[in-house]
Amino acid sequence: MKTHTESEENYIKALYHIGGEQPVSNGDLAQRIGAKGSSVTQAVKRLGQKELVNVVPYKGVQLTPQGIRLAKSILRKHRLWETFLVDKLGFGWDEVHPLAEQLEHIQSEELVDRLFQFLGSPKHDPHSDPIPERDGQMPPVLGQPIGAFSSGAEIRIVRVEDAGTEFFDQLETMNINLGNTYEIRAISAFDSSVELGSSTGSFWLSQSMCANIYAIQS
Amino acid sequence: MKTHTESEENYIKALYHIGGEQPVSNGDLAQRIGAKGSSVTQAVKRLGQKELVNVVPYKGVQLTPQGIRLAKSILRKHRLWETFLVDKLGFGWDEVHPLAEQLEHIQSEELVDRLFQFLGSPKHDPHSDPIPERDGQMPPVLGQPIGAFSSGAEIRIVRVEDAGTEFFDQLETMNINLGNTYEIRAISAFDSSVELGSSTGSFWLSQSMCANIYAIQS
DNA sequence: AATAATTTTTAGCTTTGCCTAAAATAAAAC
DNA sequence: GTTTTATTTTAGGCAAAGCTAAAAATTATT
Repeated sequence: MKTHTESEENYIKALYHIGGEQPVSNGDLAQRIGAKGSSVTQAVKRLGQKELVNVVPYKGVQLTPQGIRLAKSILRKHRLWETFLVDKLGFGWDEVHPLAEQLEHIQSEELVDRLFQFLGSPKHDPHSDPIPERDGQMPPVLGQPIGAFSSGAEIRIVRVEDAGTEFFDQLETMNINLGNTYEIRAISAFDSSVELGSSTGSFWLSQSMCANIYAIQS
Repeated sequence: MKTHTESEENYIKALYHIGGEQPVSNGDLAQRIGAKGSSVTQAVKRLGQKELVNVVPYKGVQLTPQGIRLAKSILRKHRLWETFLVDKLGFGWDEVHPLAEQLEHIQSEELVDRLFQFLGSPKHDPHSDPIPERDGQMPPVLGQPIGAFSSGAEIRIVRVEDAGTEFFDQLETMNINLGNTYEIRAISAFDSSVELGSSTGSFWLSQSMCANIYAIQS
């Protein structure tokens, strides 16, 4: 596997995050990356020349198999480093994302392998998100997005997406943690937000928050 | 402390390595960085604008107090990561340099502090080189360069400079390790190379090898 | 189907950081 | 104290990545 710039890796990561193996629009990608559309057009052209994506002008960009492999290897590194930061260095699981975004670009297969071993061959990171295996296989994912349950269900939070600093800040302000249990009190027909209840009261969660929080029936 | 590019940090590091707090010539810096003189001229001009160095055209470049502080903080990170790689991940002390060169650019005071604690507040890295402290103080350095001993002395290798991959490769081929003991058999009046002897035979070490290998009388 | 609105692309500019070749300066040699 | 040699700087180019503004293509609206 050749070596790539950080910018390239960030595009690949964003592409995988938004669309997985499906095509993604220029606009969506631009928003995710935090750059202007024109910059994205250029960037994906470069990625296209490296065979990491297929570009259909005015239509969208899609990861090639190579691109998918790269995306998973970056994700693997990201989640292993998060595991290291939380398990070994004692960071909180809600503050490691920006650090992992730096560490995920370190190039060394051997480092990743040794880190993996050192951490006890973990299958899930501190948010319970699955850590891709060496060969690209994905361990089973836990839970379903909160929006998928029906009113009245008793649920326990088992996983959160690694959806960036702002998301984690929001979780913290709302005091939502892995392991917490709630009752689904109501689901808005208007905007799909959800009312969660516990012994200490109840509150509403927006649809986009719900989409990143996973739970199981308890 | 503001944030700097990797290239900038590499220049600062090189400057500190070659000249310490003393001025350094364009040519020496170019050689160390592995770039052409013209590129170096530009680069140091940029560093000058950031007050990290003082530049006197045609004369030389010198780190400012700020530059020295930055250099030490990079060195601290480099040596802490090396310690991590060897002590925790089981890498050999002669193979961690290139990895540490990547890791030393990760930006986070807190990460460094936690890593330092996690490693047991080490004062020396796996080569026994001193790890600068948070405030820039340097722990005592062990030993003297091999060239400083006189013929007949019995010495033990206690430290090697982190002088790059090629240097470590050479150490490995020559089978020189921390803890090894030798007798100084001869010192060349011609090129200052040194003949070391042990139970298994004897061999000559070039002046530049000697300058990076430190020993104590034993 | 024609026009309006949105999205994407092209064109041209900026900065970082490297390059080569030519000009300027400093150091060494005669 | 010139002249030659070596070093350093300037000048002009190139690639990666970003930007703005204008043009082109697509999608939506009447």
